[in-house]
Amino acid sequence: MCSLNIDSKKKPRITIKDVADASGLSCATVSRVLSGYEFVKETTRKRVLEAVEQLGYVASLPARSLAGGRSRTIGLLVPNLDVGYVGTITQGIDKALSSANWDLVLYASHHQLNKETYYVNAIANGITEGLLLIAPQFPSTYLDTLRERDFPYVLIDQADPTENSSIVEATNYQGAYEATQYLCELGHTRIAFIVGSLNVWSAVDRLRGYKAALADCNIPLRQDLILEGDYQQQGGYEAVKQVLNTVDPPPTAIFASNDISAFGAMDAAREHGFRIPEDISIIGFDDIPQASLIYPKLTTVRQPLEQMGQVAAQMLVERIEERSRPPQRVTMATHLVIRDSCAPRQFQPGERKKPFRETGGNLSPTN
Amino acid sequence: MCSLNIDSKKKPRITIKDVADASGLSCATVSRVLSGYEFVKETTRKRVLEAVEQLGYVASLPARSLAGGRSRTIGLLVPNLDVGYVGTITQGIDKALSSANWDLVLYASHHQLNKETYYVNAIANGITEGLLLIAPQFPSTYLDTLRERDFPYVLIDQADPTENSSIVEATNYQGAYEATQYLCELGHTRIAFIVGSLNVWSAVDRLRGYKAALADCNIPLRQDLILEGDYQQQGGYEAVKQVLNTVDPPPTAIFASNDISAFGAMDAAREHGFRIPEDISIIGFDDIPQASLIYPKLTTVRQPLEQMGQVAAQMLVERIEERSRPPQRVTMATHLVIRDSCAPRQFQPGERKKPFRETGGNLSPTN
DNA sequence: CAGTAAATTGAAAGCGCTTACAATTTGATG
DNA sequence: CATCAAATTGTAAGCGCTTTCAATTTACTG
Repeated sequence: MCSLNIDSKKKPRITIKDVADASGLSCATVSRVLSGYEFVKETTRKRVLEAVEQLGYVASLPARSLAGGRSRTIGLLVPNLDVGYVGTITQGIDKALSSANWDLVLYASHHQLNKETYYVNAIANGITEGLLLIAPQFPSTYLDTLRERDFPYVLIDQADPTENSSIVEATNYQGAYEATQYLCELGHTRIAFIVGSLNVWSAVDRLRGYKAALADCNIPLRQDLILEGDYQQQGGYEAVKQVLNTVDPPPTAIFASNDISAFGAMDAAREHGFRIPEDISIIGFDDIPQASLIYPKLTTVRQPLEQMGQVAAQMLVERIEERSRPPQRVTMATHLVIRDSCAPRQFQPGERKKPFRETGGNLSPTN
Repeated sequence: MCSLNIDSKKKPRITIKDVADASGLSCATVSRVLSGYEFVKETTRKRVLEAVEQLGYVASLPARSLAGGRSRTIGLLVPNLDVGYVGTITQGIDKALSSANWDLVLYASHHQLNKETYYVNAIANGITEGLLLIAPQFPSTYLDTLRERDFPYVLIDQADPTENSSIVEATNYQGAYEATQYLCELGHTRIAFIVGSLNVWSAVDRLRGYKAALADCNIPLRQDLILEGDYQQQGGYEAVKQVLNTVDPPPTAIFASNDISAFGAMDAAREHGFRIPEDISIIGFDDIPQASLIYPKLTTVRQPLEQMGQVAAQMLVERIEERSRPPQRVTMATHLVIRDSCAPRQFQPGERKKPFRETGGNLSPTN
């Protein structure tokens, strides 16, 4: 408590009182200026803004939030940190919020239930005014509480059986149907499917689309070609590694529940000596930016991720501004994007599987 | 204001007063129980905890923060949402904070100066007690302010010329030196280097290490083999695409400033018809989890990302608990991890690409 | 000029919590 | 029992801001 802390000369906090003193007005008026209240004289407003700038005043968000003011901050709960799916949605969210002068703060659950539940509570009791949830895995544990609290939220890429939530989603079933149908049209009959995390509704819908397309193409459903996945690259890699090592003859095409799993599938196929797309065709889902960067460019079902983020953010902000808004459900169209990772099934008897140990795996004489 | 909002029956907030009433104690005592103050009777403590559980009380973080209490929340500013580098560091941070009962909240600057500066301010004026910054690009614009405010922070993978910051970093120079040296030992003399974002200190250090190793291996430095990059996959892809299209003979090895750029380099090389590692060797930096998933597995300089996150988080928490702590600098060792993406340089006359258009005059018979 | 309505601003309460200091209780000792 | 020290708890102020309601100012009309 003596003058031992010579270096920690903490600059006293500039408060709204300092601004009021410097501008010769009351705290109430300063507050009104800063919140954009309409009945303030222009000369008064200028005096306040000058004082704010001179003093470098920054409002205390906890104080403002506690006093009933606006933090203009939205919480976003994400399952992981992923520059493709989550990152693209987040950029859409960020864009919509920025243009409306809102801040975005992220919480990462790392796919853990206790984290997901805990953070939803922390968000609802912090300074944020609403919550966006990207593909939450355990929403039933807290959606009722959020509604009781009348805390605004929007689900992205997840369903709510109670029909009481605002949701932004894509046509997962239709997208998966079209992708599978495309592989059928290419002549593939052994089409493996990497499942996503089945507690996310999109994974369930995609599996159903896959099954429906097989049925409509008169291809029998094979349980050993439905590969357990978790939307992650390593999960996709291991699933495909296993099916290529155990199923004989192996699948000639793979439809993965998302692009990240498809990347893992590509790695496993290459490691197994398969060329893409000559020996095995691969389709992903999402069309994250990386899908068109890799070689060969991935055929995938485009989900308008950025727009989904934008729409969700707009829905949430509208919900915050107008609490009587009923829950909405917006379903955005997917679209099969055909690139380079698919080819017609090869019907030669020597199906080039083993003796072609091409470590790079990409050079064909036609290059 | 009438009873039009039949559906918005918002449940009144449970406050600390409700808990105090239910347990027959004062608010101060309830607060003391919840903050773990030692001089509380065990019977009193139990009464409070029972009331908390029965009522489902959750503290208001803004109120607690404003009153001088602990939010036990750390802000993390990240340049983007990246499951490899940022995600791995974040997992280390999360692990260290979780075990110490702290929360983590992320802000993504998306590499924009105004976002980075703005969010640092928002964090410092919100409910967080400290700030971690992963590879911030523009720290000079706000570090002085943070110090004036005595707001605790730690830099990860970035330098501060004033030497007044706590920093966690890796031996970037040494790591880059070793990677480049390894390529020299494999016989490569045309080694391209993809630069990182040069406003991040690690990028500068890695470039210096590359240059030093070339000099020590008596390989002349070539400006046209130093490729402009930005630590991003697309940047790496485009840089390599260009160098393969313009430099003749092309480089036989590429050292990228990070794994993500290396992935982009691999894609461009494949697109150009090159096999990895037969035609072109590639080294990354970071050893993010994906580096050992892809095919072929990437040789890379391991940066102990998770441990860096852990150490940074611990340093920050210690700094918050003990404000007199002087700034610390922790430098963690990198380590060259040799996997499958490198091979000795091929010396055959038909080097598999072109008809060997020797125009540049780099290959001397003494090579 | 007086009266009125609208515009503008200030005073004060309070948001939910923490903590300093005072008051009370408890336990030990002679 | 009285005294004392430590343990335990309560009271009240206050953190920084917002907002309601009252007070003041301004502008217009007859």
